[in-house]
Amino acid sequence: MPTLRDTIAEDLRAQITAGRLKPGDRLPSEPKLAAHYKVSTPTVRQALALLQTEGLIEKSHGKGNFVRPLLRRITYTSGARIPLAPELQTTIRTTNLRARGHLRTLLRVPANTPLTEFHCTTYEGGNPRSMARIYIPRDLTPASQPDSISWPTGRTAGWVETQETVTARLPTPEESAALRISPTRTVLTITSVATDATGRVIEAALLALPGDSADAVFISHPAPKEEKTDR
Amino acid sequence: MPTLRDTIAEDLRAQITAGRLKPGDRLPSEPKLAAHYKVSTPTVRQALALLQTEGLIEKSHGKGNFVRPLLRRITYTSGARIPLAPELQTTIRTTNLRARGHLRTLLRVPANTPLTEFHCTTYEGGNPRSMARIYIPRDLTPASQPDSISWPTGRTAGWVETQETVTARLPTPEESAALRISPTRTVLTITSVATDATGRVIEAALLALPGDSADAVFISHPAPKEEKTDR
DNA sequence: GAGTGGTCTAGACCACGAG
DNA sequence: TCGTGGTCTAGACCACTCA
Repeated sequence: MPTLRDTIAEDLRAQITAGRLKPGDRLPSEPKLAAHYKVSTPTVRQALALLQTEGLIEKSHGKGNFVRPLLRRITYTSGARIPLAPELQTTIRTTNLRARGHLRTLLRVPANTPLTEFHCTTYEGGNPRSMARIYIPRDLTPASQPDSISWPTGRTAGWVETQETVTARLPTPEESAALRISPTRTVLTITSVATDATGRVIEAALLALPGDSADAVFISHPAPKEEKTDR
Repeated sequence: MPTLRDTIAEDLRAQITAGRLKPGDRLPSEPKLAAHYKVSTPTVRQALALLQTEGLIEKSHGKGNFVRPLLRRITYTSGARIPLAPELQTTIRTTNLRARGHLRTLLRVPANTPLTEFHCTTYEGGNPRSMARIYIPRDLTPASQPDSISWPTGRTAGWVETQETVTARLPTPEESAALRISPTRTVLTITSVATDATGRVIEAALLALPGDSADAVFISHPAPKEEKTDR
C-alpha cells in the first residue's frame, strides 16, 4: 500500500506531466497543500522532497516551490573534459599549485610537483551546469597560454590512453555551491586521466555534473590488435 | 552553521571511520541516540538518512541500524556488459519477447521484431550487486545456447562500435527490489548499444548498479585515422 | 510480547526573499 | 513586515523481527 507521501507525490507528478502545472509555475504553499490533502506539513514536505530528487520541482527558500523548467540534459562525451554544446558558456580560472594528497596519486607525481590547475565552470543562461578542475604538470603546460574559450575543447597533444571513471555520489559542499544544487542531490563525477606513450600522466580532470540532468557518453571501437588490459 | 542533524551525522561518521563502530555493528536504537544527543527521534532519523545515502549504514526494519560492511566498489569496465570480478556470481534468465516502445527505439528495429532477452543478476555472497538486461535480435542470437556462466563476459562477434551512456537516477521499483536498495538511493545506469559494420544494432544492454558502491571505467585510445562523430 | 524502525501529527521557532 | 520554506519537538500508532 502506498504511503500518504507517495500518493501526494503521485498526484502532483500527474499534474505536472499533464501540464496543469507548467514549468516555472509556483506550487501552492506547503501549508495550503497540507490543508488540501488533509495532512500535516511534514508529510507534504516529504512528498515534495521526492519530486525534488526526481528533478521535477525546485525549492526556493522564502519564495516557494516551483515546477522546474525541463532542463535539457547535459551530455558529456568521452575525452571532452567539459560538456560541450553551443548553448553552454565556459569560464576558466588558472591557478598554480603543488601536488599533494589525492592529486599526487592521481597524477602519479612526487609530492610538491608544480601543477597548473584550470578551474572551468560551464553555464547555460547564467546557471551553472558543470564544474571541472583540470590538472597538468607545470612543465607540460602549454607555453602559449591556453585560449580561455577554445582550449578545453581539444585534447592535450601526445596522449596515448585516457581512462575515465564515472561515479555517482553526493556533492562536496564546494560542488553543491558551485552547481547551486542541494547537498542531497547526487552528482555524476568523471575522473579522466590521460597518459602519454611512456605511461606518464600528462593530464587529470575532475568533472562534476548534476546527476539528474546529465549523461556521459562513451564510444568505443574494437582494438586493431590485441588490446592489453594492463592494470 | 551546521544543523543538528549534520552535527549528529558528523559524530557518527567519525565513530565509524575511526573504527569505534565497526562494520556489521548495530547502532544504538533511535530513541537511545535521541536521548544521547538530546534531540527528538525525527532529528536522529534525518542524521541516519544522511549516512544511509552516503552508504555508511544500512537500516533494517525491526532489527536496527547497522554499520555497513565496507563494500568493495564494483567496477564496470567498458564493453563488459556486466561487472566482472572473481568474487561475483551471475545468474542468467533467458526470455523471448518482441520489440516495442523504448526497446524498439534502442535497437532501431520495427515493432514486434523478435528479440531474446538475457536477464543477468550478479551476486557477491548472496547479495545482489548488479542487474542487467541484454537484448539481441532473435536472428542474431547465438545458435549454441550461451553458456550461462561465461557468456556475458565476451562481446558479441562482429561489433564495430559500442556506445555506452552513463546516467544517475532513482531506481525503478523493479531495480530497487532486484538490488535490494532503498528507492531513495540512486543507481548508476549504463546503456550500451553495439552496432555492426552496416550500422545495424546487434545488441543493447541496460545495466543498473547501486550508485554508492559502483564505478564505471572507460579506456580510450586515439583513433588511428580521423574519428568520425556521426550522430 | 518486547523492541525495533516507518509513518504521521500538530504544532513551534528561525531564516530567507520581496515589497 | 509578511509570507515563504527550513529545522526541530514530543509525542502517536503501525509493521516488522526475533525470541
